Amino acid sequence: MAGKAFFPINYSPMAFNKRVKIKAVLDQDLIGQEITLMGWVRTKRSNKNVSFIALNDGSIITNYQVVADPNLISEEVLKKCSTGACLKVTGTVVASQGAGQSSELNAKSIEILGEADPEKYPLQPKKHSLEFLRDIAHLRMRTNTFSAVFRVRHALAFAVHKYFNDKAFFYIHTPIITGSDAEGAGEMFRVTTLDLKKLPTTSEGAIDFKQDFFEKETNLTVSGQLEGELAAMALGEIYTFGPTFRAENSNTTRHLAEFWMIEPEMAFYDAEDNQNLAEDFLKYVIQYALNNCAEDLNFLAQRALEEENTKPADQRAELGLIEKLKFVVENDFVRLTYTEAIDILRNSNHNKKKKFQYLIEEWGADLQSEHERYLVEKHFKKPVILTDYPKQIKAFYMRQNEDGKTVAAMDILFPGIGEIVGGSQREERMDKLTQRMQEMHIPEEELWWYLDTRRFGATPHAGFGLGFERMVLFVTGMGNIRDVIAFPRTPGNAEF
RNA sequence: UCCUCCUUAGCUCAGUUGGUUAGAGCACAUGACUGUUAAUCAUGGGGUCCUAGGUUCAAGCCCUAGAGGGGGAGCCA
Repeated sequence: MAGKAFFPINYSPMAFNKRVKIKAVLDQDLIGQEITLMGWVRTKRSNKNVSFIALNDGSIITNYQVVADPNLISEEVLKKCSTGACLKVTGTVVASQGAGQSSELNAKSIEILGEADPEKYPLQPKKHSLEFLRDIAHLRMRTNTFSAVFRVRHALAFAVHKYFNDKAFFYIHTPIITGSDAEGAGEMFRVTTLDLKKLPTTSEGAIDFKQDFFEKETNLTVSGQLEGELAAMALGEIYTFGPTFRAENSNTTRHLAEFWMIEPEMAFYDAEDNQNLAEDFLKYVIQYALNNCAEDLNFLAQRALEEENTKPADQRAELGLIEKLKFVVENDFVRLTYTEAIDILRNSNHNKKKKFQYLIEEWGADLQSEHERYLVEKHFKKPVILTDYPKQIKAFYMRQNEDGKTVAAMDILFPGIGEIVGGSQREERMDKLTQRMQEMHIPEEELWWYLDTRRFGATPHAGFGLGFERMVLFVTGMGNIRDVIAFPRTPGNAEF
């Protein structure tokens, strides 16, 4: 996993065009060679004799300095090399006379591919607030921060596939449009081609979905898990990685209405196997980013540090971004049961001094995020795998433990993020499963196909769901999930 | 959905006890400068003070309603 191998710019003996990526220029010694760069102007500094253009093409966070001599490049062209303009520059790579870079491009010719009127172009060579950039999400990837975030996001997505492929898991595409509304993971977005102004009705006055496209009610998926289990019952170890939709009215820094979720599902795994996989997987993906995104992570670490410094001293994080990522990779996650967690919380000084908004009194209550944060950020100061929750507060498909009170659930809690993984060993015993479905009013006839896996060749199995954007949030050190997905969908916002 | 804070130039913000012509930095334009690093220096243009209504001799500032945004909570990944 060497750093240089990850972005093999002009990797192929046959590049598809003549330009060289800036990443490739910086990775090689090209002094004396004539090359063509294409990219966008970040800043231009001029005097009577020379202009310096900082060019960025997105291949790497670093800008490359183009030196333009007004005797060679016309005043008209130089004037159009304003912030945001797109240029094709041909010239010779030379050792730089300036201090900020080892080489630079002496421009022989500059072609303006696309102008950017400096009076109207919203991005300026200065700091912008993340909130302002969110309003111009179509342009924000041209900034250092967002280009770094999206390069890291790519690396993490690639690492997910690499991890599972190397472990011989199969990538399954579960449906985006689902005909079952019994998955119970949240409010759903309806999919229909019916005319909303003239809804057909049945003789009883209900909407007649027989006339809809699929001849039944359909929604966007809230989870691929149930279908994933079907695949695991044939292929053994599988994973999904796809878009997921929740129509919850959630307005937080860690919820999206459209997000990407990774859901491995493994036949023959028990709860502990599941935990071992999840921990190893998280560490691998983070290590992959550390190995392959050093420049971007260093930039993001600096950005995060500056943001930390605006906070009061007692609220600042102890570790910088890189240190935090290394810490997670190098240390075992803490594993404890819900019951043990309740004991720790109940006996904590924090609880005794009534500093929790919701005081811990008895076994069975769901943990509030203040409790999860206390365990992860104050008590253990490392990622925590919480297991064996009361069955009342967990989903119907989780395997019932022998105590009759708990299920083989696991949540992985990360500092600053909260729940990043939710999973469980699944209930493979038909009688136990249908009993829970009845208790929780899940209609068995809707899930006949799911129950068939328990009728035919059932086996212990387990899996989990990982919110991809929460992972990106953690690795990039960004504070708001809307800033780690290109075009966030949240209540009241589906622009772009 | 609830709690809370915010909305003044392109951006980030200041604006005193309600008082005359609303300010700064950056950005932008023009000029200066023999190699700059978010260059520097000088000059200049730029305002629906979120919207609607109200109180007042007088509202950026006070009151009511609404819109948009931030943070926290719930739901969860």
